[in-house]
Amino acid sequence: MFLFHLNEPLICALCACAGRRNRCGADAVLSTVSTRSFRLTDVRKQAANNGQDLAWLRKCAIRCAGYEQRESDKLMPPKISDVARLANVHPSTVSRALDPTKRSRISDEIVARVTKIANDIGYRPNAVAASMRTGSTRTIGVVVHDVNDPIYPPLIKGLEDAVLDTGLMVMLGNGGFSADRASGLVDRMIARAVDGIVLATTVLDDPLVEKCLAAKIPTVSMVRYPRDGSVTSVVNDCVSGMEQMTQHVIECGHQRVACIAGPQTSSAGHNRLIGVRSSLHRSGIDLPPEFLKITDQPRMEAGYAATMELLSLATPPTAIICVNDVVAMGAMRACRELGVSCPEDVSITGFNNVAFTEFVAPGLTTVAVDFQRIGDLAGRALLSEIEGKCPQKNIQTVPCHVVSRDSLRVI
Amino acid sequence: MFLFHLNEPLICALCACAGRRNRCGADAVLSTVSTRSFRLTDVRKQAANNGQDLAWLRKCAIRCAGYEQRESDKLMPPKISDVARLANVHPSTVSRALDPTKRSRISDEIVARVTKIANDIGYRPNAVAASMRTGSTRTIGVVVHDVNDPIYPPLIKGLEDAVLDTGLMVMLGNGGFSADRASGLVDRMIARAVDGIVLATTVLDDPLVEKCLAAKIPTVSMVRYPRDGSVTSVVNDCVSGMEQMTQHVIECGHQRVACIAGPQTSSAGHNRLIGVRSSLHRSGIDLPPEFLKITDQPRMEAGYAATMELLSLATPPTAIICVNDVVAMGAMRACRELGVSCPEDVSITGFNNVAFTEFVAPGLTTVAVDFQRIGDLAGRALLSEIEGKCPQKNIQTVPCHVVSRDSLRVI
DNA sequence: TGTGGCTGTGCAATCGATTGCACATGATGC
DNA sequence: GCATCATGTGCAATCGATTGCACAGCCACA
Repeated sequence: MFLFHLNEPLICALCACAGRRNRCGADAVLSTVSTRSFRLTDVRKQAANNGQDLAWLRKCAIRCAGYEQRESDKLMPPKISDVARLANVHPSTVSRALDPTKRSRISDEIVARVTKIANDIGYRPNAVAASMRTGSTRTIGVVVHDVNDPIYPPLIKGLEDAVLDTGLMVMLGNGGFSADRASGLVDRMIARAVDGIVLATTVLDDPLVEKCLAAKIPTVSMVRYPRDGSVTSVVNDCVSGMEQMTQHVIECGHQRVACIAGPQTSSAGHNRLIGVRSSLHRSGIDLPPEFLKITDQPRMEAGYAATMELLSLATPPTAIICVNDVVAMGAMRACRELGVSCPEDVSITGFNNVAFTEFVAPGLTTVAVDFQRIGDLAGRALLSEIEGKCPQKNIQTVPCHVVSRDSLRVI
Repeated sequence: MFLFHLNEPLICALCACAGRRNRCGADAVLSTVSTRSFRLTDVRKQAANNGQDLAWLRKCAIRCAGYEQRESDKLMPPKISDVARLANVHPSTVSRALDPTKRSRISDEIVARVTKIANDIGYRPNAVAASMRTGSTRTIGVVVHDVNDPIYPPLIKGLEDAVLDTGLMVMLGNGGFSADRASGLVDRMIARAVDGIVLATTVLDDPLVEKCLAAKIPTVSMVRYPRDGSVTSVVNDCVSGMEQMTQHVIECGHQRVACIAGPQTSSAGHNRLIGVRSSLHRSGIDLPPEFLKITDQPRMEAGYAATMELLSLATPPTAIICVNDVVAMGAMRACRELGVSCPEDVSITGFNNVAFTEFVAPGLTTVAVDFQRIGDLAGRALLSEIEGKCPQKNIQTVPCHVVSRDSLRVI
């Protein structure tokens, strides 16, 4: 009777929920079903009027909503108090017995008993609850532009390997060259209380760095650093790498040297251009404006577009120094489309020596950077920040060197 | 006086800690300093005997241990009760006002006031605490072999893009071809109460799948599936892809066709070999044992080693069908070292069409797989599992097709 | 035989947000 | 003017592990 009166499906939903553990009651139902609103009190009252109780209501709900209590509802994972009860000790004793660093305070007999029972019933400490109390999630956040950029996988792997033994997990976010998206990712990481953050998207003046710092989260930057050095950074030596490369190009006899540079807002893009400029300048070679292409997002398309322009100049360059390998690939594609031969007609160089550059045709002359090692060092740096022994914010530089292949020829 | 008696540095550490918030007390000190053990009670007692209190002890500690209270200790991030106090409402009201799905139950005026104050003081809900209550961390775990394998980045990116709008974050783990490491990663993910897990390392009989299922965590497999179909899987059509490729090789006139296959414990490795076999069989071409190399870890070194063996046969194959592109790269390297020309002397094909295969020399003929899409579909599948509307465990197949380049030639 | 230190364990508070439920007040219908 | 119903807010329990502190019992040394 009153079932119809009170909107049948609603009651069903409510009762079904009531049968579950710690889930939606009136509030939740109200927010999902907006047609009608009521209180559990009211339902109870009416049920009582009819001489029925909630159990009856629930049975009815199961029937009419086709709801069956799910297995996951009845079988919750064992918790520390379960172990404690079975081992006939206090939960705190279980906690200590299972923590290797505190085990010594507990008698061997109890440690053995607790360990056995924990294993037997498959007890796994709930890390969320532990984080709640300890304030540490044993998780770090890593922000990159896009894992598809081949420099990131070795960085990520190096990082994970460095922190794995300490029990840390890696939360990954792809900022996708969008400051907003990256910022949102960092917000979520902070909300999730990560123990530290590694930024691989840092620009010279980076609001994200400030955000992490403001949240008092240990932060490390890799591959790029902020202008103010406010966080420890692990980078490769871009100036030196590009100087070596440019020097090499010059030694190969090139005089008309173009450069497809990266965004000048990032230390890497900035320093690489500095390297090119300083080497050219030292050799008295000019870098005319039409030979300098600055890209915002140093990706393949950018390399392609810039090269199309460079090669259509009245006197095109004989060598194009690209800010990275991916841009160089784009440059090669442009050459191919224009029927310009590399390296016969134009030499192209890259930077980073990402995977498979040795297999491209012609083999790409580039600058080898040990990203795995940078990731590893960044991981270690973050670990010491997390442990509170932050010696000093600094910039660690990993050297890099030219790898000669075929895309650069002697003229 | 008693300071010396009780071991000075110990007291210092203790007192310093006592000045901090919710951190190490006697227990913690005891576990780190094993030389001597004592109780705070005792210290208090002695301090009282000396007519001193803890505050004095602490001052002394700061002096002698050089400990200064850290900023992070005094300035904790604002919490919901801070907002509530400032807005002069109950924390529960703040919680509801800030939750868009429940905002409707709160008066506009309070929503506005609470929102403003929350913004002003930079309140960010503590996701860990929320997880504690709701049981959901809004985080999913992803397990791959190694991000450096170029098939994984697009999978990961596709996945992240698919779930990003729902507020989920991605926790990444590199199993590194080690069952133990992968298992440990999954354990940690489960302990951290991820809302779901995506496995990209699935083998036909996979204990990891069972582990996830046993933990009652929504699980999806991508690129590979378990034999029993116990989890929804999103894969590319390996049988068909390899059939197409093999057919193509045959149509190019090859009769002596070798195959470097992947591990037969994975559905991908297994099905690709099936594809090769079925196509060869249909054309009446034999696959003699010496032409079939099965690798455990289908990586570059494996492709290299297998090819060295194949090419040193008395009558070597004219075409080598590789289980994937990376193996094919290894095969090409072997050719180069042996002075065997590809494709003049031997044709090589890959699978996956990973980034940059078009740039290698010779351009790799391979099978294009849309990994980004697979990642996307896996993400969507996981979302519906998480939302509880799991229609049916199934295998979603994404088609793939041959991409002809230069590494396969007509003979 | 006390005094003091050490060992092993229990008690209970705590982390911070969420939410089931109650309830006061205002609105509406008969 | 009396039932109902709707609205908006507060109260307090809860999630599960950790840990500061207390304390009982034991041992050793004086």
